[in-house]
Amino acid sequence: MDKKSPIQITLTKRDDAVTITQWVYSTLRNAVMNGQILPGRALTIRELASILDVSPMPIREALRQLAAENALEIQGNRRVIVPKMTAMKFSELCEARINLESHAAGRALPYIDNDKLAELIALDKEIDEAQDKGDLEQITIRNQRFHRCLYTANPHQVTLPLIESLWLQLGPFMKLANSRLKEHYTIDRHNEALEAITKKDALALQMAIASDIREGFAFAGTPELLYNFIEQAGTSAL
Amino acid sequence: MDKKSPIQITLTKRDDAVTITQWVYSTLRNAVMNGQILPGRALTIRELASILDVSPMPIREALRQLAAENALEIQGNRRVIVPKMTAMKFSELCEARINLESHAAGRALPYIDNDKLAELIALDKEIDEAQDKGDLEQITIRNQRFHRCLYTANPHQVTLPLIESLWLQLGPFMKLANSRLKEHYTIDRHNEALEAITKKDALALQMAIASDIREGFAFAGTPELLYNFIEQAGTSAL
DNA sequence: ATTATTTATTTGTGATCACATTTCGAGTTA
DNA sequence: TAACTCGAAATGTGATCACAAATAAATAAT
Repeated sequence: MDKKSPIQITLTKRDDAVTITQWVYSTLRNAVMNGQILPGRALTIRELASILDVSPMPIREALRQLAAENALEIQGNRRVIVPKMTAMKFSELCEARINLESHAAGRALPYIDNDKLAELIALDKEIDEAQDKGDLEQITIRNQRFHRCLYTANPHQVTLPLIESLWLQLGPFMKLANSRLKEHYTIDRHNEALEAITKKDALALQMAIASDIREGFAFAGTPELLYNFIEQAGTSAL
Repeated sequence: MDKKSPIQITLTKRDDAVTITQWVYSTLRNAVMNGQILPGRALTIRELASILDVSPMPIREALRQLAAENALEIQGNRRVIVPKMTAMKFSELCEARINLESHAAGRALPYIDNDKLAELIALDKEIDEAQDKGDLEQITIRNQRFHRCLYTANPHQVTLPLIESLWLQLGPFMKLANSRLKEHYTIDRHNEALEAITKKDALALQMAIASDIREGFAFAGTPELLYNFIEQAGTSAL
């Protein structure tokens, strides 16, 4: 009755104010970002329905949405899997992130007022606190929160959904990047970004964001290192 | 029994090799890109099911996928609508296109071999033919085909889905851009791009693509013009 | 006439079922 | 031992139904 490999998905309490489909969606989304599902492992609707203890219906909808966001891949066989990562794809994802997020930051800058700046500073402080505690989970969450907060200063938002799609595809590597951050980071790029914002210096802000992203993945600088990390993310749940 | 405004969706023969959901998806997708559905008009599952003469199930799945691609918007009320366009959002979408597609072009360049180049030249020729005939439908389709062909030279594709999402959100404006193209275009940016490719000049290629996109929307250069076009796209089906 | 309140209708969500296609495994053959 | 065949189990797709929430319509109240 068992499948190839058991799937261990972190379950959270289901808020009644939220539809089952939405709950399933965020549950599966988290599972993907935490690397809890092996790339290539076939995901069947009924199995997931059993694991999450819901009917197949919400699973179907959530899977289709995640596939549309490129977090999952629907194969010709109609099988759904977590896409396999390759060194080249990883590289493309990083470069796309740098390009898109720099752009989004530049476009957000004119809309950042004092309140927004204060919010960003507060979030950065929270990151540092998580950094000190070594709480990898929180570092990752708050880091994304910082970036999201920056980009959403622009009220005419079109890039954030695209950026989130890239984050999803990077999946467990987003976490890995932060786990190695302490060892490598010498310059606090977030501080650089905040300074650029106060100076209303778009170019400096974009450079800071670009460096922030690039240095996050610096551990994967060499193909050998990257290969190891892809293996690591593929076999264990970090 | 009638709703506020009748929805006129172009129906195509359904290929049996394709699932109903896929057929519904592309049908609705085309309807959105052709501006056949008024922004703000509530789309109900049962109504669409009746129009397309299928059961509600494939509609549900297609709507969710289109929403995930930002072609449709799910409101808090659980109502699905075509998002309304604003001048600022339009501007953001254009800038995002320029940024992302320039990036994609640059990333594709190293992978373009002679065969690919020949393919691009052939596609460009087809565009010119459609241009001569004044076939707006084909101009738009072939234009997108040209861009898609260019970007997909890169086998490690991550940007194309994001770009297609932007195209979808631009919707009828993609067509409008081409309808005005003949009047304005003095320089053939596609030729510039092809030359840059032969010279393996990444920067020149990116500039050509950026100009191609920017000049396509040049008609919307002034806020007044843009406002007119937003109105036009919102009320009539071009 | 206009707002509030109740009633009726419509709609999305989720469950369950049927069916064609695919996948998997046992058994067979070379 | 390896490749193939064929039947059994599992799977995705799509249809139908029930129900609660939301919308629209109708009635009452100011």
